[in-house]
Amino acid sequence: MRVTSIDVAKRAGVSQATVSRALRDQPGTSQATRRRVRDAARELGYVPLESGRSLVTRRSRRVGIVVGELSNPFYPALLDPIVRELVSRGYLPVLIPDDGEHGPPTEPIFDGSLDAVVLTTSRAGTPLPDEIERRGIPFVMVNREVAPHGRARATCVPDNVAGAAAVAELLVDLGHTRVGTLAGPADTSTGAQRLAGFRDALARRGIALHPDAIRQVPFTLTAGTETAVALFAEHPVTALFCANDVLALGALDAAARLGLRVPEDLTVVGFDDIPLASLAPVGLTTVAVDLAALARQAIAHLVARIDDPGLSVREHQQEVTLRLRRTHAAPEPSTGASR
Amino acid sequence: MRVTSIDVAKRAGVSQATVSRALRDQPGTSQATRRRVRDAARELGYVPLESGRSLVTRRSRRVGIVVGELSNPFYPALLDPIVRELVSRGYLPVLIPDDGEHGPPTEPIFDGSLDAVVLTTSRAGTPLPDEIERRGIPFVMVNREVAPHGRARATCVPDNVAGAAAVAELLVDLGHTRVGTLAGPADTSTGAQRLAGFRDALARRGIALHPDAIRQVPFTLTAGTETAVALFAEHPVTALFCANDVLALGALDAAARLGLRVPEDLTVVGFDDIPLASLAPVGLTTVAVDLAALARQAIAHLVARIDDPGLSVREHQQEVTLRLRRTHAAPEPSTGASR
DNA sequence: GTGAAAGCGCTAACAT
DNA sequence: ATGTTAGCGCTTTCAC
Repeated sequence: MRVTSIDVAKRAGVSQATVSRALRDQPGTSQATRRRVRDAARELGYVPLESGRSLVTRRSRRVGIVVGELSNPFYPALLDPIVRELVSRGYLPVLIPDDGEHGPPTEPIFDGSLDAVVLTTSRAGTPLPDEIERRGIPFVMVNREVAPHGRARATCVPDNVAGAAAVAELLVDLGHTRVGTLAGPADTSTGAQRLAGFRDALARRGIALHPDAIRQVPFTLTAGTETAVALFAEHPVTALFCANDVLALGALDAAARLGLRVPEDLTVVGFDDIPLASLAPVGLTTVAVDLAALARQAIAHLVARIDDPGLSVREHQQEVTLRLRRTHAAPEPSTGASR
Repeated sequence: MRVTSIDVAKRAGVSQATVSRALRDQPGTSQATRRRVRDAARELGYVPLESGRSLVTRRSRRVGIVVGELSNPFYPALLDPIVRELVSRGYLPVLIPDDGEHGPPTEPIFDGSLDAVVLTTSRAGTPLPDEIERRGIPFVMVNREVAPHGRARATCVPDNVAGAAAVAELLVDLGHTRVGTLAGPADTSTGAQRLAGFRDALARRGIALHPDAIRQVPFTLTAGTETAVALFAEHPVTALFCANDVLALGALDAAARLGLRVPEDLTVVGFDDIPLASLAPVGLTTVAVDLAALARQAIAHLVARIDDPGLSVREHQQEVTLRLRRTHAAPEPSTGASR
């Protein structure tokens, strides 16, 4: 059977309450008792039962992370720094997978087993943040945000508009005029903002983004591949801005299949700079988002709000930088039709 | 304040115990009451407190997964199917990160908050499996095992020896004689078995693996790159067997830096077939391990043992298959020195 | 500085 | 079919 604090109390010759106090180094326990209790606990291999403790303290030192499918390489890239930050602060990460269809299960979020929640998969119109807030559970949205119609929300997101605009500048500077984009879903802030930032910056430089060259698709590898294949067939371009690296990887895959050379025949630019993007055989030109910094900001704020629920929420926007690698070039004279 | 079953009871006009029974569809509750209770619970947004339930049932429907750093692409590849299997069976995955230095924290494993544990980072000599077993917590080792000196252990591992032998056969058949290996750490079953299987199979074909051509290093990208660079400088080979895909990716990176063409100048073969290996620009020849099947076997067995602790443990060995892609070739006459 | 007792919210055993 | 009661293991008053 399980070792309880009563067992430890018997062995140390003290009361059960003293065991509880001594093991938590509460003031009001003598050095001597503390040692006797510690020894007894160690000898018995005592570990306090989490449910017992949590029932009375209303704390679990566990934080839920709502994430998309881990087979999508973006999520491990985002999850890794979040997990590091949580663990370094003494919190245990609980995965709440969101398959993207029905949204995440809500029971584990509301059953009191989590001190806070990190949301990374939010889509416009989701009722989840409101409900989490109503129940008084601290949360933060990382990478994706949902437009707060009214009050502010704790968010940590990259500067999507600036990043996309930088890509537009790059493409125009290189001389591309026939450009397209694999945009993300319209109901994600990353998808919407990166498309808007790209289109607006192009327009400022006098380049129009043809409707046929805009494909709003899920942030998946297969969507990237298939959509790129279709785009090349229906509306050829010399440069393709992909709203994230996963889509860009798919586009690279499509280009390879179709015998298009990158960057000679096609320029591909991504967004995020996940570790995969910098692999030698990939060398993707992309907008680098410091996901570690994003996670640090988010978790620091989240933990602060666990400790002080009255703390005002903060909206952090992370600077991004264009990372030039090997998938961009000027259009070839024969291919790049200009005016 | 939090909504409790007492609040629901008041609203439904029944006792608190009836609420508990009705919401769990226990036999011995009338249809009518069940509906009234459900309605009241829904109206109040009632979700049972996990710690209260867990304290009495001794079940949490949470399973811990001890994993290595998520920045190492092998772990997301393994974690993804494990998480899928757990979630589809109604369990929530709790991440217990093992940085590889001090081993994972043990308190969250022993504090009664997990119904079972999945171990993926085990090293020879670790006391963890013994201690988990002593405490009566169901567990299974996936991918890595530790030699059970005595009783059997629940394990799900690939056939490392057969896989490594298949690579040896391939290299010999291609005509390679100067071969090397980036082996994994000696205290991991994957590292030790893949090296042994490779060396023995080579020996059977009359090829000796030179001690200088064996490098036992951590399963990381940087170790792969750096060790490959060193190996090429000190003891050039025409074919390199890497004990996993991550090391192989590192080797590919090193080859690219040194201007070695793959596969013309160098054959590189990996192990695992993580998703990255099949990316178009990578095309790694490797030993495919069906990690989804591995996870399915492991979690099915684990869940069966949660439900029936008396169940005898099973040791599953997963068949592997050689996946030929584009990083292997016969040695070039000039380079491949034979007899 | 320490013990006794209450109580967190739930399930389960026992009545009826 | 439902109410009453006990109790899971812990933290936290409240005495002393």
